[in-house]
Amino acid sequence: MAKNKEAKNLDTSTEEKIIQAASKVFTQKGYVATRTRDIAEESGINLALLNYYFRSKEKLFQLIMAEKLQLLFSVILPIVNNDDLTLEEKMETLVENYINLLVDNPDLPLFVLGEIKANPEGFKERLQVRKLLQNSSFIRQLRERRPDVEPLQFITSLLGMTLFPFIAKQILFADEKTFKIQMEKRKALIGRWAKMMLET
Amino acid sequence: MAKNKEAKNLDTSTEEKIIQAASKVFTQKGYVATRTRDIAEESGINLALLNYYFRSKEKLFQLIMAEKLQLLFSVILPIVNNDDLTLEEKMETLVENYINLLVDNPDLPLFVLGEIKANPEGFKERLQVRKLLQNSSFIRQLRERRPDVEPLQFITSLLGMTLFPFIAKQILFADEKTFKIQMEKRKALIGRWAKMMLET
DNA sequence: AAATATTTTAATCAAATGATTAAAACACAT
DNA sequence: ATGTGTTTTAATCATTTGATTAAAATATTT
Repeated sequence: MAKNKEAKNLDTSTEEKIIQAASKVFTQKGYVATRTRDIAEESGINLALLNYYFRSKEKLFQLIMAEKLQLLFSVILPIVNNDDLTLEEKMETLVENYINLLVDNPDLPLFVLGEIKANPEGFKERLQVRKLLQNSSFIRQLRERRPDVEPLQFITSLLGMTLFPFIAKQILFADEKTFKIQMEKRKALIGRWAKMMLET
Repeated sequence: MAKNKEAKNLDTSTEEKIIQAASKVFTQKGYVATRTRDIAEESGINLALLNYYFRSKEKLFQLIMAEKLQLLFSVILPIVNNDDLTLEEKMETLVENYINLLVDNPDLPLFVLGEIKANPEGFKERLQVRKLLQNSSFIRQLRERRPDVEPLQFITSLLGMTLFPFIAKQILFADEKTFKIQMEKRKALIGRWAKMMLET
């Protein structure tokens, strides 16, 4: 058996190459628009290998999607319940981490939101962002600071300001380079704006 | 010829039924995920009629997309260059009109943005939102008020706060009813927040 | 009512696409 | 080197899907 020898070239193993290609093509084009042949070509391997390794397009997609959801959650989770951070620090860290993530993965928001809309049932279980936020210290802090403002409304704005430019990039920004520059500046901008929005 | 008699039942004419169905299915599922058979079924007509009336799926799609773009533009255009409106009035009207439009057409943003990303070339010509805003009185007023803030950054935030909830609805809000209630409240909220963001 | 034009349908085609299969190429232990 | 198990490929299948066609049904004109 060559089970243990897989590790030697894990980075360039066929399996890994397919995953990398699938990640790229799926996030760029979405599930339905992606043909298994696209992924095979991008991987530099034959079409049959996809089904040999991952059984089906659907299975491969589930793998990639789980990866991407994990990526998005891993930004929120460590922050919203960290009792060592003030409200301001939470907002700043959240925005900065998200923009850092999205500059490297600009297709992520439209991809994930699009797939959720295309198949809401498939995500009902996995996505309890609402429940997750519900009892967070982030929400508690928001309630204390501004008891008159619905926390979810504020969070929606914070996320909207942060994610929306990556969703509407094609429309709003001229080219990739100026976009990245603006996104760097944007970290501080959103931080300031969010604080202003909380003033009485 | 029966050319002039078409008017008698324009609302329920086959052509109109197909357009209505196409509008619904396309905006819900996007171009690639939509099958011409879906539209035919939704119209209550036979598949062959689609190609008889509209020649191809692509042509029908172009028609619907032009309609939707028009819808989105028609909110912005009359406002951003209206010299009778103050900066605050512009922002308030923009937000209110957009939320009104989106409550009735919640699929619009994700649909349009998704299709633009799927085929950027096809929109390069038609979408000069940037140029359109560039010389608007809206931008001029923003520059006067806050010369230190890039206007596009502010507009991105305004649009993000307004559009994002409709894009992330599935994730952030529990059910359709509470969502609509929150969106009504949101008009005033964004208005207030936008003004706060402009304070020095 | 007959003739003509328009609308609608059932049946079918061709291309695209996800998946399978059987055989070839390769790696590695003995 | 040989044999054994693993990896990779070319060829092929079955289904889906956009589109077409020829004929039937319906409406309109004369």
